[in-house]
Amino acid sequence: MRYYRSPNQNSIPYRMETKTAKTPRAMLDRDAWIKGAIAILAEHGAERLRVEVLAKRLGVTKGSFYWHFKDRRDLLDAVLNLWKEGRIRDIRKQTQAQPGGEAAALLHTIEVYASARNRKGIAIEAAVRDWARRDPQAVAVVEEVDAERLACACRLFLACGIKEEEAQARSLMLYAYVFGVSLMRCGGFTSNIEALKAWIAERIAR
Amino acid sequence: MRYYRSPNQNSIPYRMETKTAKTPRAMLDRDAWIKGAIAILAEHGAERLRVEVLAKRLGVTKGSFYWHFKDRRDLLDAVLNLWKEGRIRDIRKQTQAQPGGEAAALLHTIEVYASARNRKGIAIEAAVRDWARRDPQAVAVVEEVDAERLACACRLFLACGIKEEEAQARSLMLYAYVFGVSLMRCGGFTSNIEALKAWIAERIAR
DNA sequence: GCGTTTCCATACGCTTAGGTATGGAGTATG
DNA sequence: CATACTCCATACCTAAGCGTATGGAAACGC
Repeated sequence: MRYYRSPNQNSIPYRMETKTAKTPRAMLDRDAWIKGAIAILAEHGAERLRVEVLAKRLGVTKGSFYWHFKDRRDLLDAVLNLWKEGRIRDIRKQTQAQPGGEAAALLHTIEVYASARNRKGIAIEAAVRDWARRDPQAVAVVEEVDAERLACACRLFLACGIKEEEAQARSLMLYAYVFGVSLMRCGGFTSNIEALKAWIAERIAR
Repeated sequence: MRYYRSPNQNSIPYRMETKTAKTPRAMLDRDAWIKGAIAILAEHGAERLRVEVLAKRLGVTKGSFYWHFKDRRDLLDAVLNLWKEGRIRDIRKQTQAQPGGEAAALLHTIEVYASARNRKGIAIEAAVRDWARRDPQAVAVVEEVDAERLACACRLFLACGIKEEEAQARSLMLYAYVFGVSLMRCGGFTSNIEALKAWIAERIAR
């Protein structure tokens, strides 16, 4: 009989409190495993997120893994939940706008999600969406995140004085565009790709 | 020393010409393997496209596979090439427009690519794009296909009297939207999703 | 007819990976 | 100091999957 942390009780470091950080042992907690898993998810996708590979990356063996997690599925669910909560928290922060600044907030949202800067975030996003094509749990999480994002964008459009149905349509167009552009390989299409994206952002937001 | 068909010499059925089709043997050629591979690609993605699974699906063993293909990579490249040629042929056909019918052709293109009808095509598209996140060969193929599609759409916009830069921007917006919407899970967002998509298509095309 | 070619089956070795069992070193607690 | 608990290593089993070697049956060429 083995033990593993339930998803509820989160990591409570109980050691290394009175002593100096000699760290003779790895002292990995659940969150460390999940963060490492998300890194692999971004680089190689959910399909190649393997516990032995992850363990090697963290400098331990899978004997440790199965102390913290019931099985691989337990890790995957934890990854999905952490991602979901992070994305919902993020979109709510991004779409907080002063009265009158809603249009600017919309442009900023497009900028953040479509920018080439946010490479890792986009990679995770793409990996999760691909994951959702086969995994019901991932589908549920993506649906929740999409619903929240659409609602947030819709609120901004409504605050701009756009009426309900057009606000919904524009919100859908916004996210579809943003996710789509992150998948496209338009290198060589034109030299001033950034100017094109700015034009598109204007057309979507206003 | 074994032999396998080079990618150049394509399947030339040399048997079953004078006799009736008793087909005591499977008689698989390269194309049959590739088509089966694309079916698996659509269902499970490139990562889970395995030769033994494919062989079982085709009712043979992998002994057959390694007669037709050098290795798994040989199959993957063949899949990419077949997909590329099909997509380029398709987009050229879709964007052939009578003079004056260019706007209609654009709407039709959006309809075809964003419609929920074309489920398998969209699944393959998504799988290849996800594949391209890790495989250089897939990147090259996706870039070629995207370039051709962008060029085709751009031609239509130019024929509508839109000037160069805006035509490029609209083409990019068109495909980014179309691919993005296929990834989104907007069930439950609104009841009249089709009306929203029609509104968006209008705003992109005109 | 008979050897050759074509296409596939079978068997094998190798590697990766999930999951379990068990032990063991380090730490807290009485 | 003795015990229990925490965290991880090691060893093991099983299955999937790639690639190879080899044989065998059917069709072809002559």
